[in-house]
Amino acid sequence: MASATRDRIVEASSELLRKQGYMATGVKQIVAEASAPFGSIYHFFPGGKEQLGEEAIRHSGALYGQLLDLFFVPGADPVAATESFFAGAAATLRESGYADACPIATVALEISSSSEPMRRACAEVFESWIDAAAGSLAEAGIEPGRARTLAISMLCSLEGAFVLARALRSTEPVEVAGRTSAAAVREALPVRRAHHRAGRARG
Amino acid sequence: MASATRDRIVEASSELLRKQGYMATGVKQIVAEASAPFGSIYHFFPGGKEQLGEEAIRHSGALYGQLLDLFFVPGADPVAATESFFAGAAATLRESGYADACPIATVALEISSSSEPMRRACAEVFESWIDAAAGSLAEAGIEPGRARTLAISMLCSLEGAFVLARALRSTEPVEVAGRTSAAAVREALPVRRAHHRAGRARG
DNA sequence: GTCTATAATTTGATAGAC
DNA sequence: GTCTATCAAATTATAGAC
Repeated sequence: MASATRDRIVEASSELLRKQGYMATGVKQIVAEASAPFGSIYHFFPGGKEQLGEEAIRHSGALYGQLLDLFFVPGADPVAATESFFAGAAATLRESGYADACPIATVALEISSSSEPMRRACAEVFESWIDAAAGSLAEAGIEPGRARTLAISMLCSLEGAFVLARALRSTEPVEVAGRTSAAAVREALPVRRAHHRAGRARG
Repeated sequence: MASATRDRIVEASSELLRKQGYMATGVKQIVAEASAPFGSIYHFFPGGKEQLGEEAIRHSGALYGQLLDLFFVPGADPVAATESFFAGAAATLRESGYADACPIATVALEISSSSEPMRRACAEVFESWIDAAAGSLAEAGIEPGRARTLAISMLCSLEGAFVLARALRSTEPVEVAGRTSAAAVREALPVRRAHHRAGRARG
């Protein structure tokens, strides 16, 4: 049963958790932002703040996964997709005053050693992103094992760039990480056309 | 004036902030861990929790910077140094039950949009690490501008790998990031001896 | 400088009227 | 299901005895 109030609460939680993290976000702030009555929190989420946090993580994870799919469309150039994705992340960062980076990273670090349900949710979201990216890279002709390693490497670059960018108040790390990641994809891609420097023979 | 109590408080704060983050760490827990009287917090740190947090960040930053220097010693092979550093990070992660990763990343994300003094402290620590790594890479013969970009890229990989590793409860991201970073250093290094694949001519 | 008691506020969570 | 009043506990911070 879909409830509009319930949805608003999850969405408001997702946004607040992205900007502030889990510990800094109070349930009162959530209901205020969601224009929901206070009691609704415990009506819809009997597990309290922790259950709400878990659902918000999964919600954010699915949304960001859809954003990923928007760039890595089947058949498109994965190098260009990588460049565009990082450029978009940098723009979002700048436009939000360096508040909107990864929707779950802050929470992931905060609760990693204190909430097993939330930690598990974060892990599943990260895995889903890795699977999606690896799938796209494999579709572009990269051997599956290498595609997975490359996807992990790209996600590491992105997440780390977010940490540095928010602290430094600069998009430079995201731009550097984007160039590095795009180059890595280019290197891993099987050679299709001419004038390609390395020219490593490939089955 | 150096005070043993004051030092213990800063050290205890650094450890707790690394494992739990800023918001989850209470001043009572800090004094308990430091075996210090409660009043000492506000005697030594009139600025309260925020000032203490700032000092803890700078303390952790200096310590971790020394660790970096331990690997990237002048004259040594930066590729081996990179491999060793990431391997060490993975070991620390595993041995601590995935609690000890970057000493300031969690706090950096948490307070990025809420505490300017602490955000600035995190930024200065990150800059110092980048400068140190870039200096070592430049000493190894990499052109300064490229050395700086490479250092940023490596730090992004490391920080992102920490985020993933803690959530996934796996050192795989750190190992992947380590291999990627070591390879990037190898590529950027001027060719010295024979049997090197690429062989890009260099001044 | 050390240490305790306590203030002032905020937190997550619950009870119960409607 | 909605909404309000309120609880018990925990938080940072302060006052003041020693």
